[in-house]
Amino acid sequence: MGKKKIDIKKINNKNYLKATFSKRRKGLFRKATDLCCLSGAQIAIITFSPGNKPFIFGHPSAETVIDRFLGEQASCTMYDDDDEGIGPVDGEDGHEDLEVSHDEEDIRSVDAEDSHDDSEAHQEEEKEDEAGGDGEKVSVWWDEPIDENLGLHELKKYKGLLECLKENVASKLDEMNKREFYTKDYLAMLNSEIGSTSTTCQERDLCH
Amino acid sequence: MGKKKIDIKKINNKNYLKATFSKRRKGLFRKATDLCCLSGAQIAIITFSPGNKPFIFGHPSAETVIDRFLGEQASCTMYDDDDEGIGPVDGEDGHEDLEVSHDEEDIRSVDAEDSHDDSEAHQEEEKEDEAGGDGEKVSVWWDEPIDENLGLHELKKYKGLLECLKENVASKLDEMNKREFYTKDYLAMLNSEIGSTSTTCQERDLCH
DNA sequence: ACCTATTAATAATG
DNA sequence: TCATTATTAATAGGT
Repeated sequence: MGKKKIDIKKINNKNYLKATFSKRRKGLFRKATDLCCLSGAQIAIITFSPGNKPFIFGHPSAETVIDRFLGEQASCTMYDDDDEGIGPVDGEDGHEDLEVSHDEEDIRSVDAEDSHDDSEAHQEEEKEDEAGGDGEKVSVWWDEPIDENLGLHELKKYKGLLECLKENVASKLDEMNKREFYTKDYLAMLNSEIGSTSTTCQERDLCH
Repeated sequence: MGKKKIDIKKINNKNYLKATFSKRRKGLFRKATDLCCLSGAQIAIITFSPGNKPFIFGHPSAETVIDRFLGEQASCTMYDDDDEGIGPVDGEDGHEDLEVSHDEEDIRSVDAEDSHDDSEAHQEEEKEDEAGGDGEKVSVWWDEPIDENLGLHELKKYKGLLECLKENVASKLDEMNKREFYTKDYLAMLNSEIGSTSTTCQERDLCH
């Protein structure tokens, strides 16, 4: 979007990194704001900058959303809904619905800073790579909300899906040379999780 | 950005609302992914759609970032300096500051993201930066047997990983959807930056 | 979902 | 950091 196209990979130049983070963080928050305003959705964004400073966005408040998220995870209620959006816009299922209320009072964002000395200088980076998009649209589960409340049953379903995915992803990545990050995270995830067995609802993590 | 400019106000038409939420949620996640990749920042986004469905985005994982945030809040040490990060640029309405623990060890893996047309499959290969070593070992998990045996701990990661996967895969294959819930607050920031006025979501229009 | 006409975000620069 | 401008990216409408 700029004068020149850049690849999405770790920026090493400190100054550039900082400037870019700053601009894009604002852009991210702006997008979140627009989304909240347009849809009435509740959103919380927690960001730790490269310098480890926290920047928070929240509507109605970050805490509210986080608590709701954690609460739902804890309760682990499962339900499946269809997809996104919608629904209860007016009605609500038990949660609050936000859409209607335009609470205006609370939209606040927080920017904090922190840092100790932090030498930020190092951080690990990553590698990058870009991938190509391929276009397929496999519309599917990965587009669905993660529902925190899913139970064992759902979890198992995911396991199966992941297994299938491995193949797909493998080929995709292979051909596109995906960036590592991604790869890494997946790895852990796939490796660990796929075989997993136990699943307690209490584990929030599992609940989704 | 579309054929016609729209105002940022609550959409009442359900279908349009749904479509818009879906498109913009994806866009938000994409932006978050880009930001993570470019800066190595840790970001978590929690979104509750108008239909109250949760969509979460997280790098390294939503839980990781949330826990860090909550932990810092608790300790609540404030100090400011700036390091690299960012500056809270504009927003200022001072709100709280949070401290930061620098524990980070990892900012290295991110989720990946998009790419557009692709056709360019070029990969840069390591770009590593200073920092050192993150070893990437991208050996191929997808080639490994799915074996399980992971403990609860691993299982926990499952959720985060799944989320990451969803994103990655989505990006790759589809586009990427992360999940986010939403919160509130950014408006205040914008308003302040902009000239602050009130901050109703509906009023965001003014903000532009 | 998929296409475009447009607008919005932002990489470079100053 | 803030502003300006050239480009690319995100999307509102419409199919």
